[in-house]
Amino acid sequence: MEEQKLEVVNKPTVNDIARVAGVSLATVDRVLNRRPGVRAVTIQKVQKAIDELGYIRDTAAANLARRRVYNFLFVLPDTDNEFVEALSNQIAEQSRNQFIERTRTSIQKVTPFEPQDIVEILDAVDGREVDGVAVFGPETPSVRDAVKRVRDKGIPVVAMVSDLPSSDRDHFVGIDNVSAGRTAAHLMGRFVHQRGKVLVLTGSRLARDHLERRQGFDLVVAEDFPHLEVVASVEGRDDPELIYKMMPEIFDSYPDLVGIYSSAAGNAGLIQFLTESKVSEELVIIAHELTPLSREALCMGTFDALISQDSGHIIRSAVRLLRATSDGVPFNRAQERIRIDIYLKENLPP
Amino acid sequence: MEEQKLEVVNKPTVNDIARVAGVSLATVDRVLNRRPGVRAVTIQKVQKAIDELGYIRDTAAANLARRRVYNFLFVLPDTDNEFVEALSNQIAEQSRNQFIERTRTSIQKVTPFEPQDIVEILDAVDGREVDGVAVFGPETPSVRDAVKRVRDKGIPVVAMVSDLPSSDRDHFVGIDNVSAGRTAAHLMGRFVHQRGKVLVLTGSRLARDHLERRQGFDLVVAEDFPHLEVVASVEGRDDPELIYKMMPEIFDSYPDLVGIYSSAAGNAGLIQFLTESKVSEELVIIAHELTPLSREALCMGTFDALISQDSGHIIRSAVRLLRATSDGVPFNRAQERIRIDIYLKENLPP
DNA sequence: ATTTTTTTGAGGAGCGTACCTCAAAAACGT
DNA sequence: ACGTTTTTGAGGTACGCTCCTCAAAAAAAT
Repeated sequence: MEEQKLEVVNKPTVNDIARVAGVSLATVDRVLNRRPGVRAVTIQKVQKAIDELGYIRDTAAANLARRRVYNFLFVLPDTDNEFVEALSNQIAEQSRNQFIERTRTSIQKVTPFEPQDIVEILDAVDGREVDGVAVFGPETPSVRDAVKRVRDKGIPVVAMVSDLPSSDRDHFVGIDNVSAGRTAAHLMGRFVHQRGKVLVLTGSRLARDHLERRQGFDLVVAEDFPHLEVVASVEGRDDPELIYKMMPEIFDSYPDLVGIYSSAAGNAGLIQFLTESKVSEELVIIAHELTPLSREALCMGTFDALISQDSGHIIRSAVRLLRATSDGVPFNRAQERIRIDIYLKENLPP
Repeated sequence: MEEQKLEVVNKPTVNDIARVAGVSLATVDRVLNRRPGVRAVTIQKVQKAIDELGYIRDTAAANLARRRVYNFLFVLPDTDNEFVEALSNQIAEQSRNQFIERTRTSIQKVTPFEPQDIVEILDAVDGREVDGVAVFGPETPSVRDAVKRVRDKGIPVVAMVSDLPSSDRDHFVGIDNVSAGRTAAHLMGRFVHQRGKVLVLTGSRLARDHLERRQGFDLVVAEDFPHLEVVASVEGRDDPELIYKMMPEIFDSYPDLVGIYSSAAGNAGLIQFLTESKVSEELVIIAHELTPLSREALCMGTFDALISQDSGHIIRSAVRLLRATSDGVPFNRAQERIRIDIYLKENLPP
């Protein structure tokens, strides 16, 4: 038995800073809140005291005094896609805790794959009403510039699910999609025993996340699994009906199809086709996102594995990052890292 | 584009309760903090007002006024096991944020598989100094009773990693280990192509988590993978050296070994043996917990998959649950669910 | 050296809650 | 109806911080 105790140090307060810096509380306050009318030398004195004491502002007390409420805007594609629905629900869930978290969220839904909509909404964002924006959208030049304009107004922006690296969004909340594609490929390669062709069902060429998944998938199949051949990918536009209609032709073209990687949304169409047409049980299907539908397909054995990202985690993380950015305080990188979840029928959450 | 805005409602405060209930602030305070000297009828009046208003106590303000600091005690086995080390580091990390989170943590390390040590420590817990206890230990009758005694003192207890369901611990923070074993079996069954024997390397018969994993593993192999046969499991006592010494004999006994499920700790010994002895590349190895060592083994191809649980998530969750229990406030079940993480070399975190 | 401008200090009110004291009111026992 | 006990109310102080005002001091400009 070995004990490890912490020495109890009193938390330094604004009054301590004032005392140590030899200035008044008012001056400390001016410095802390970047109010004007303080000489550079004085600012330095205060800063020195802050550093010496290791002062950390009590955000809870500050927010109480300020009666601060964070208003965050979420921009999501307006589809009946289960994953987007899950995100919406999680955002609503956040709002339910608005009193506890001092955070109010609102959602703006935009026509999918329609950058102009996003641009309009971003340009309409008012810094007096909105303290942060989270965007799930395609990485186009116009979106990129609109994000820049929002940030120029001093409003933090995070990209969700699909990154916007060329804009200078403050953070990206989501998985590494190249890695997700690689993971899918690895599972595919190890689940499929015989040689044959593999199809990648993608969503849109505009969606960065879809492109990245495809890219990762191809790389790993090429590197590690010579028994597989990835055929030209098919764009399903996240549309179940379209996907359903396309499937027969695909199976006709590739009689030696051994696997499908459904890297985007619209799983309903795929599932419908698979259950109706009684394809080989050997066919390995790997899809994305754990939703009621994909979960059932996994349980029934229609799907073999799911690559997923936790919608609750994504939304909570987006909120925490927007709050931290808005307050200019650090955050825990590890906590905000969204994991690439792999679901088999054996490790489904209850 | 479709907008969804929230009506802005003012957060009800204690003063609102007093007004609505037609009593004084002092009385509301007495009721809220369960202070004596209030008639049952008055308590009901206040409670009614609370319900009507949907009042939620502002914990931040309350903790400020109380100058509350949460003191949590973590009881961990004293091993040089990487996973336990990761937990310790995460606990220390929590303490680093003690000013922000108003949470102070301390760690007590106990001799592994030695219930008496845990009992002593639990019995020494003082309610004036400790606001909650998190225990990672074996489920023995004496531990169970000691946990009960701690709870009888009004101190919340959570079990970490390995559950103590027979004690009435407030919560369990960790994965479903039966499910983890099932997951390992599923991967094993699908990764191994030819028929052969599979070995389960376990830790201790006392550890509930190890037992559960074994159980889940056996079930799924029996159900779904007739080409595999699970042989009698070997107890490694989480000891790398012991495991290293045992391996040659095992390989001699089972020339047709196709897979190893290392369900406990002590991976270092296994890795050392595998790299030295150049066993077949076909041999599938699935181990537990992502650590520097197991990570490297996965990258090198020595391990084929890892079943893991996020140590950061576990500690943060334990702290949040202890805090919530101690305050008597609800918590977000989904957020506190620890996932069974599957790592392949393609989805390792950066 | 005087005026003007800038910088600083002192102090107070308030955020939502806790906790304390003292007196007044209500309920109770006889 | 009396005293006694219990219950309630009024008010204050505090937590750590924000934000405001007004006056005093210091620095800069003339």
